[in-house]
Amino acid sequence: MDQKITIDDVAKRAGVSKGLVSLALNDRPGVSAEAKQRILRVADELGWHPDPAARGLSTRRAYALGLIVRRSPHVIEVDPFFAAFMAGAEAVLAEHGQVLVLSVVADVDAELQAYRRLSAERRVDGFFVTDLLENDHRIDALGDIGKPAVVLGRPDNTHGMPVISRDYSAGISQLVAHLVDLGHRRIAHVTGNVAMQHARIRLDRFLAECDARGMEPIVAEADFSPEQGAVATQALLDGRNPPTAIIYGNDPMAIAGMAVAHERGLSLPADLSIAGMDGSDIGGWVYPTLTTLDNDPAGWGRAAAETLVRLIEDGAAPDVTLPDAELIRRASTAAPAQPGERRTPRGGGDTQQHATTDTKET
Amino acid sequence: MDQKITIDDVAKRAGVSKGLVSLALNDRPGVSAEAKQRILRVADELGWHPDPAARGLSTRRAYALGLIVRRSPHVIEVDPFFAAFMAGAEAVLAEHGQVLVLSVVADVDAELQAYRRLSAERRVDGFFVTDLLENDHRIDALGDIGKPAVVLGRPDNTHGMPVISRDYSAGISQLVAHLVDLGHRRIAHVTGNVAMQHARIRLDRFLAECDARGMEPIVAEADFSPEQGAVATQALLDGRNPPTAIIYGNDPMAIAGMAVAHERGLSLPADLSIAGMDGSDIGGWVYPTLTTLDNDPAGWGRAAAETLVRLIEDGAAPDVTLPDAELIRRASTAAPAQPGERRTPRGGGDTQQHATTDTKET
DNA sequence: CTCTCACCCTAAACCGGTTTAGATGCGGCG
DNA sequence: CGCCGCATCTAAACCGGTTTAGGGTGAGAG
Repeated sequence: MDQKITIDDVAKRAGVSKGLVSLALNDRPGVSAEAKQRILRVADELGWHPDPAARGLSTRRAYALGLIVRRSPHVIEVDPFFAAFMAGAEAVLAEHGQVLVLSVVADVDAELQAYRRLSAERRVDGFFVTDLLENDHRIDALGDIGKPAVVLGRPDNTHGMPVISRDYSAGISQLVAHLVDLGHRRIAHVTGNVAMQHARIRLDRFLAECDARGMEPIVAEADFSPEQGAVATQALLDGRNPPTAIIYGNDPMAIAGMAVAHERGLSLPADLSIAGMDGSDIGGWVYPTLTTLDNDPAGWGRAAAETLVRLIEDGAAPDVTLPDAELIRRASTAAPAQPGERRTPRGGGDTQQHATTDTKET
Repeated sequence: MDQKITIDDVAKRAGVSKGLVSLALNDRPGVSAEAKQRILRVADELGWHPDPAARGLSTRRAYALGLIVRRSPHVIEVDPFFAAFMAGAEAVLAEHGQVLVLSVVADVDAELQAYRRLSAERRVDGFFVTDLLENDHRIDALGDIGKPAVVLGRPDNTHGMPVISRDYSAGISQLVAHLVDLGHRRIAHVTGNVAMQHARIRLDRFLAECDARGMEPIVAEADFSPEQGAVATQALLDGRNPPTAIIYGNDPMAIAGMAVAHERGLSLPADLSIAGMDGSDIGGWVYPTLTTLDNDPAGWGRAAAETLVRLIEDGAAPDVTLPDAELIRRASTAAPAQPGERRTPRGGGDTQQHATTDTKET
């Protein structure tokens, strides 16, 4: 019941000093093979795990890593990224005897405060930095704080922090090409919060793709929330000469956009093609199933955790580039209806078109 | 940069012994008002926070609380509960100088292992126990482990643990009544994973409501994932004499169910009424907007955290009952089409029907 | 004028590990 | 045979707090 075995118990039982137990446990030199084996066996028999707090007192480590999630209450419920990211990261940390400390805050000020608190109290040995902003001063602040950190995104200024990144350009390029191939010329983009770097990068890439094809880009600014996605969609469809296809900065906005279109009596995808990004599972289970760019939040988590652990243990770790984003073609994109032509609604009980049979561009 | 102020620095600067600083900080008796004030002022000037690891070594506390989330990779991305729950809990913990340690596991065995690890390593002072199962042996295991814990749900066997619960009966009753008032007599329920207690409770209540009205209940078993929600919907609609309304155990399944119905060319809600549960934000932004039962994951988090903190500090804490679940009427439920009558699809660009104007039953 | 007692404070032990200085034993070399 | 060096191990200091035994001091009681 009460966990009271300490290093002294192990030392006594193995007939050695506690110092030697410590050396054996951390396989340091100066321990005979025989003694080491005996010590480890006894430790195992007693089910002894060193207390990280006591350990940390000497080593000045917390054996914990911090993730601070900054989300407004409105967006967090709907965000498909974090739960899976944490699952991926935590699995790696557990292998290394580390633990994940989580904080959820509403804005950047609270976030910086949380970094400082966790750091000043020596609660964590390092941080995951997510949701990179344009000119993100969190990076500098973390540089001052002096804790190891890995950054998700492509910061301008890394203070030597390892960077985990993923190229969305190819995916966006594929997506625009896909729509153009279908015959679309008036393609709109509903952005995420453009203060956030990945929203900005996606927008820039969209503009470049349009430019390369001589198309006039149509842009509506939103913030990744379904609500703003719906508002932006209304605005686009109310404009004179509305787009025939809309690309959204994430899937929840795209789903909200589809609802707006449906509500206006539009038939999807005949009257309007819709695509998302950061493909979440749910996109495969809406009607019509959502064309999107894939994402692998658990993969981000694993890569980030492995990098951070290595950074802390070895003092350095290389950057990681995740596999490029890829287009997932589903049913929400199709050739635009020609004036006068009226597509019939899709029917039939065929689940084959669902997520199980997504087609990825290769 | 390097955080090196310790209790000794404070003691020296305040001209007292470090023992006295400790007493002052934890307002224990035996410190003169004058000394106490001086010590606290100096501590503040120096920006000193006691190191929780050093503290915990004496007090045998971790100043951290554990949340272990058990979700299959398929469900986790889509789960609207946890992110908001954690946000609510963590906000409370921060006020109390505690921290949230998170673990994500795939099954019950891994979950028990995680409890044991976090407990044996003295990483946390207590646990949040969520996703209660029928005859949940985690409760007994936690009783053996002997750490404080709060339970979300209504366990049979609490080992004296405080319980946070919420009554869904009233909400389900309202929901069934709502559908019956609209004229439905063939109402189906797509369950969540019935090994989980809340799925079972909802099912039981649904059956009771049908029974009370002399209606033959229709039930399809699923597991809270959109995929299973879609499969169950197919099965129901393929049955002879299909239901005119379907109530799903959560919103993601309901959304998947709507997609299946749309794909079959049904017009919603005229040809089929659909309702969810555990209302998430996204339900207000699909087409048609989803009638559901409300939920307040952040409220669960706050209540659970306050209770757990109190349990640890005072040795006991009362159970908490959250406000009853309430029906959120939106556009996905309506009177069933009479044979021969054909509803026209809804049209027009009226966003007024969106989440901003949900009507709650009072 | 002592004795007692409350009050305020200090010194030191303690929590459970890590780390280092130094003790011990042993074989090899001069 | 004496000395050295290496491998192995022990003892003790240390990390940064908490807790407790006990030392001074001043006021009130006898």
